[in-house]
Amino acid sequence: MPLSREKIAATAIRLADAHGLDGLSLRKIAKELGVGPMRLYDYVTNRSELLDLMVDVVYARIADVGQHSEWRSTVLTIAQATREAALEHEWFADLLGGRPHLGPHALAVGEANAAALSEAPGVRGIDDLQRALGALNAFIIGAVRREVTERRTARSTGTDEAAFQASRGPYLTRMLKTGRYPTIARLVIDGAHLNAEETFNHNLALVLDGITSRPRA
Amino acid sequence: MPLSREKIAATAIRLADAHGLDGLSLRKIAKELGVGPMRLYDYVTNRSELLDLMVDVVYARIADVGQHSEWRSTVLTIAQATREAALEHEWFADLLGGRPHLGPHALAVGEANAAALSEAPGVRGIDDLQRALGALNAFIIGAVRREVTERRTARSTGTDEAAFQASRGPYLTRMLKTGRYPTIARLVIDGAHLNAEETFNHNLALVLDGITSRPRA
DNA sequence: GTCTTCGTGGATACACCGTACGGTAGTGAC
DNA sequence: GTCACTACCGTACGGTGTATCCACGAAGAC
Repeated sequence: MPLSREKIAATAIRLADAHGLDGLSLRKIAKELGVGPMRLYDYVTNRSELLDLMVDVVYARIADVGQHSEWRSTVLTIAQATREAALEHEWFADLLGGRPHLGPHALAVGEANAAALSEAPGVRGIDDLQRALGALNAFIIGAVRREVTERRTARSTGTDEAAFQASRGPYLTRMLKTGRYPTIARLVIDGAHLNAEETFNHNLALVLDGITSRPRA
Repeated sequence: MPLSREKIAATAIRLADAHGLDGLSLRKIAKELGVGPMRLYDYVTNRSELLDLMVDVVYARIADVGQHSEWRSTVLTIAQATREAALEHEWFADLLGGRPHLGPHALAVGEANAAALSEAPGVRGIDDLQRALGALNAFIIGAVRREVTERRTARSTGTDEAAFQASRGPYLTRMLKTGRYPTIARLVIDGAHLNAEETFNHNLALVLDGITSRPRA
């Protein structure tokens, strides 16, 4: 079976899922495919172009959720699909917002979002649309990024509370004991572990409500 | 003059400002300081610990803006200072949200934000606070990241419109000509170049209004 | 059949990276 | 003087992305 961009992207995604973005190298991909490293350069000019390729494959799955008749449910569905994609492919969160996403499927997602938002009440002109899209994307990027790194540190320290206190604890508890960070201490100690998905949806609704209800600046 | 963590962090920041995070290496820092590469490991255990160090130096400058009597102006000032810091040190945006920021100054900024938000109307319990802080940080991270990568691509293609059309244009205009992305095309072609700072402040206010006005979930 | 051409696949090489390791020189204790 | 110990640093290893060069095999000309 001959090599192809699709096949390269697929195994790159598999490797990145397993070992993270740092553990991904052209040589390992080539070895996995049973070819020499330079063989990949016939299909991809750069490492970063390969990353763009991987990103767009993920966007393809996000775009699959399609658009609904209601603008709000379209936006919600796309945002949730983006979050789920990032949880499935954590390296995607590392790349999110880091370079312009101009692949065809990324553009399709952007188009669906933009078209939906343009029908939202309160979005009157093209300037409103640009701002609203910016707010939405900023929130999605930041929220997904935060959640993924939170999950990573939780996993690396161990899920249970005791292990966390033992690993990151020494430094952090010492810091909190100084009394200089009372509110943070309260959050760390008393804060319940909120459901991440619920929090995401709650704050996403907050942003959407702000977009629709905000008077023109 | 003896070596120190501060001195190492300072030259690392200088180099990162000049050549980006990818252009930053322990060897170059060491060479700049006139020492062997291994010398740095007496002060820093890791490359990533060095990055944490750099990040916290930037947070120190953000924390300097201090807290105001009004919770809202505190949050606004910190957010704007974060944005400005990221525009001055673009690598900071690359690291934002990518790892937990636990340095003393980062904690101070988090504390100031959390304390301010806890006084906001609509933030009733610790759960509300956690969510509100999450929404605020998510927006800041995403917005800053977006703006920095936008600025980077604008700079790499050349500031003026013509150069952009010439470099990224061939692919992008071809894509837009397909008619599959009408809303995006409208944004690219008709969209005015909104003032970035104004947009940031506008959307930040949107998020803060949402935090204060949203009924409990 | 023989020779030439050509394009594709792969090996090798280079510059650079983070970091482990081993030695060495200098200082203080007895 | 001798020894122990510490602070420092040069060298080396395994890895990375990528440029260059080469070998080989298939296709066509005569």
